[in-house]
Amino acid sequence: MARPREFDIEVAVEQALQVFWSRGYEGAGLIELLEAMQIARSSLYKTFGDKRSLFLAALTHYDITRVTAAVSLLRDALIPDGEHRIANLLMSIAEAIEKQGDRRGCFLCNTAVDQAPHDKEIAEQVRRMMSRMEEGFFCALVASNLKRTLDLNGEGEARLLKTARVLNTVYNGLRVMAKAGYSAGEIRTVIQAQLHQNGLENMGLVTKKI
Amino acid sequence: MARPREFDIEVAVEQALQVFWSRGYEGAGLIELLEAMQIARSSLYKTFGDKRSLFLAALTHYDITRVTAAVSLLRDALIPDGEHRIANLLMSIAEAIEKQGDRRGCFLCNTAVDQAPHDKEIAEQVRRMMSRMEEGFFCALVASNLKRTLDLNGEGEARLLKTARVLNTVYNGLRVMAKAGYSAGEIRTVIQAQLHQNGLENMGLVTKKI
DNA sequence: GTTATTAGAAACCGATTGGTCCAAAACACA
DNA sequence: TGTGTTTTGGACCAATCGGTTTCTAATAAC
Repeated sequence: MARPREFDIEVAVEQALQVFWSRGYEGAGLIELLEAMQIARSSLYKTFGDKRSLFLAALTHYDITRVTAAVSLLRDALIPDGEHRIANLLMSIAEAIEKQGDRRGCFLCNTAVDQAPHDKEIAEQVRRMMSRMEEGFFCALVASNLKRTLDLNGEGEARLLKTARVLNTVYNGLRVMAKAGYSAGEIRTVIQAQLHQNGLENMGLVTKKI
Repeated sequence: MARPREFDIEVAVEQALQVFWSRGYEGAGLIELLEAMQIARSSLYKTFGDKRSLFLAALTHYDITRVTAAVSLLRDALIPDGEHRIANLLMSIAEAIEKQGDRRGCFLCNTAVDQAPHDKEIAEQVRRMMSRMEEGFFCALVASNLKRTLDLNGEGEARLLKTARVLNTVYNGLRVMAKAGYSAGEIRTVIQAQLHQNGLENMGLVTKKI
C-alpha cells in the first residue's frame, strides 16, 4: 500500500552496466550514471545503497546475461562440434570490433584488471565468473575432436580442464589486444593460430542450424 | 643561472609509475602522487604540465625500463634456447605473485585496458609497446626448436611472427588471470600447457649461465 | 655582491566527487 | 475520499578533484 517504483530495476542496472563498461568504476560519475539510468539520485541510493553496490549489481547482471550467453553458446548442442562453438565465441571478439567498433572489451576482464585487486568481494565474484567461463570451454571441448583424440590416448579429462583454462586465458588476452587497438583481422589471425595449436583444427565459422 | 631542480626527474617518474601502476590513472590522486614523488604540487605542474602528461611520462619510463628488460630477456644469447627464455618470462608472472604477492600485473596491460580506449596518444604508445613485446618473443622463437622444425618443413618466418603474437596474447591473458586472483600454481599450469601446445617442449626453467 | 632566473611551499581556485535530507507527489488500501 | 506509506526530484553537504597563483628562497653568471 505505497507508491510503486517508477522504474524497472533490471533496466536501470543494464543502463548502469553500459556506463561502467565503457568508463570503468572510477571513470563513471554519478551524474552520468543517473542520466543513463533515467532515475533520480535519491532513488539510486534508496534502491542500491551506494555506488559500489550498484557496481556489484551491474557485475552480477553481466554474469546472468552476457556470461550466461557465452556459456550457452559453448554448450549449444545445435552446433555439434565443440571446436566450432569455441571458434564462434572467439571470433565474436573480432566481429564486435568490425561491426560495432566496440572496443569496450569484456566487462569481466575489465573489472578483473581494474577493480579485483582492490576489492575482495569483487575479486571473489570475478573468480566465480571466470570459473563459469572455463566450464563453458570445458563443455565445448567435451564435444570436440580433441576429446576423441585424447580418449584414444587414454588421457583423462584433466587435460581437457587444462585446455579449457588455457582457452579462457587466451580469450582474456584477446580482449586486451582488442583494447590495445589491434584490428579485427589481426585478432582473427591470432585466433586461428591458437585454435590450430590446441588441436582444434576444424575451425571454420559455422552458424547454428535450427 | 638559476636555481637547480632539487629532485631527480627519473626517480620522481619511477615513483609516479608505482602509484599509477597500483591505482590506475583515475585512482591515482594528486596528493598520493606528490607524496610518493616527494615533490611539491607546483614542481609537478612546472615539470610535467599536467597529470595526463605525467602519466605519459610514466608509461614511457615503463617502456624503457620494464619492457626493455623483458625484451632483453627474450633476446638473451646467454640462454641458448629460445623456449627457455620464453618460459622464464612467463614464469616470472607466477613468481611475482608467489614471492612479492604482486597482483598489480603488467602496467602496459593495465593501461591498454583502462586508458587506451579513451586516449589516442596513449593508445598509440600502447600499440608500440605491444609490438616491442612481440618482437622480443619473435627473437626468442628464432632461437627455438620450433624454428628448426619449421625450417625443415619449409615454413617461413611468417609462422614465427604469428606465434610471437599468440605468445604475447597469452602473456596478456595470464596477467589478467593473475589480477583475477588465480594462484601462482594455477598460472604455472596454464603456462606449461601453453608452451606444450606451441611446440616449445623443452621448457624447464633455466637460469642464465654467466 | 648584484641580478636574473627558477625551484619550492602553501594558499587558493572553481568544479566535481559521492552521499544525505526533506518536502511534495503518487499510489494502495480502507 | 481520507490515510498511510514510499518514491521522487531537487536542494544541500563536506570533501576532494585537478590545476593556478603568489611569494619566498636558492643559485649560477656576471
